[in-house]
Amino acid sequence: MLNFETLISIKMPKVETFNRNEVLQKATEVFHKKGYNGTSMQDLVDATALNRSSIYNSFGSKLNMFLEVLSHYQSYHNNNFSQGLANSYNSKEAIETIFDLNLNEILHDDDRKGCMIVNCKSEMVNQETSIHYFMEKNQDRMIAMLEDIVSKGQMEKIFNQEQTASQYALYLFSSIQGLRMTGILNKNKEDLKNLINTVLKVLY
Amino acid sequence: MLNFETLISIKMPKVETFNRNEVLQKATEVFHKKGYNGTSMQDLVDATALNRSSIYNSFGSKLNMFLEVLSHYQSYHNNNFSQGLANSYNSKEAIETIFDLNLNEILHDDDRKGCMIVNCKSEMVNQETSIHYFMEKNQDRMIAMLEDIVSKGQMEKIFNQEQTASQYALYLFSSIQGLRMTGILNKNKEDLKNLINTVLKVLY
DNA sequence: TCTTTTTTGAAACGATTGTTTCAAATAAAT
DNA sequence: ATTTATTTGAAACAATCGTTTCAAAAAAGA
Repeated sequence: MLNFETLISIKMPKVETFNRNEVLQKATEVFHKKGYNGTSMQDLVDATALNRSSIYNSFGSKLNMFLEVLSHYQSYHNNNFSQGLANSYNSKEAIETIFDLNLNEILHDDDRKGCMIVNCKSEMVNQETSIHYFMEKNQDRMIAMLEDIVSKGQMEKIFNQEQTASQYALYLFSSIQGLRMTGILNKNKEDLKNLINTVLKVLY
Repeated sequence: MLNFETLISIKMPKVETFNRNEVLQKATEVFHKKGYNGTSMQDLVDATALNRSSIYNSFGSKLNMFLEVLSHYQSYHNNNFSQGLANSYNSKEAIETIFDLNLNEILHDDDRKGCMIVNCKSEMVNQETSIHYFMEKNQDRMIAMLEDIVSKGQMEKIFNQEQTASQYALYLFSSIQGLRMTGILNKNKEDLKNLINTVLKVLY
């Protein structure tokens, strides 16, 4: 069988010995805890148990590694959302699931790190165009997802039509960010559940 | 006339030659733009035109200067709020004024720095106990102010009583933080005005 | 086994980090 | 004018920053 390697006869090299996902997970924990500017290369070397040269060889730079970490973190949350949404019977449950997942993260965030994406947005959007771009995509994707759910709920007459689905989506997106910021200091479950109920009341 | 100096005969020293408020203002701009960890002592020397030794002599440390900057920024906003609230006829207008002031800041925040207090909360609450303490005080004060307004509005029958004033206060506090986070990337005035209207609708 | 290509380890890079030092300059009271 | 307490300027501090270098180790095809 003909392939690229037999054609030009390339010898295959040594391959990465570490598990890339495990390394990304360790790096995520550090960046999440300390933020981008608060994290040093030494922190990453210590956390991943990788040599500096291996990190640079495999990730290019601190910023590049951070961008991969962001995507890693984001896709982890997307999977959580997708799984939660798949188990929802209707649009109302879908929205409530999204807020409940965020509430759950807040209640388990013992060291008050907050949401890494929210943190990064506030730290870096005005400093790194690559982060600016990432956050705009993130916002668009989140709002599109929310708009989709609201739209279905409005067709099912579960949600009212006093505002467009697009307007409600921005409102929900904003409310989630507010919830995450509030949840950094306030971990009272009853308070937060009530806050979520108040947020969602306008939809019904 | 007897005073402390004539009693023990102390010679008065050279006094600070710079205007402390002006220096704090310059430092605030840097910290706001770059965040705490993103700001270096050299940045502060450049921005304030003060010598390093003068900064350390007058502010003690980078963290100490930042804490003063935070208070400076906070009191500036409090004055804005107080002025806005003083011009409000009733509780409904008072709440709307608070959101309008935030909207205005967002629309004038051309370089997407966001709110410095929100930024600092997400960057440092889990790293510096002094910041943690500051933010808890800030939250308590904000929520107390909001609760006060809501409470009055409920007595005047302008706001409903489906939730307690305390619960609505937390909801409004959370919504403001969400608005500030959303406003980093979304500067569309109509979108944000509509978002605010949706937030406030639940009160009426 | 030999060759080739890449990863890895260890050391070092210049630049910058927050902070300190100390003599010189300075302002107010004597 | 002298004394005294403090600020200021310039230089330097050790430590750490993100990144680079390069020889040695290693993996896979020939």
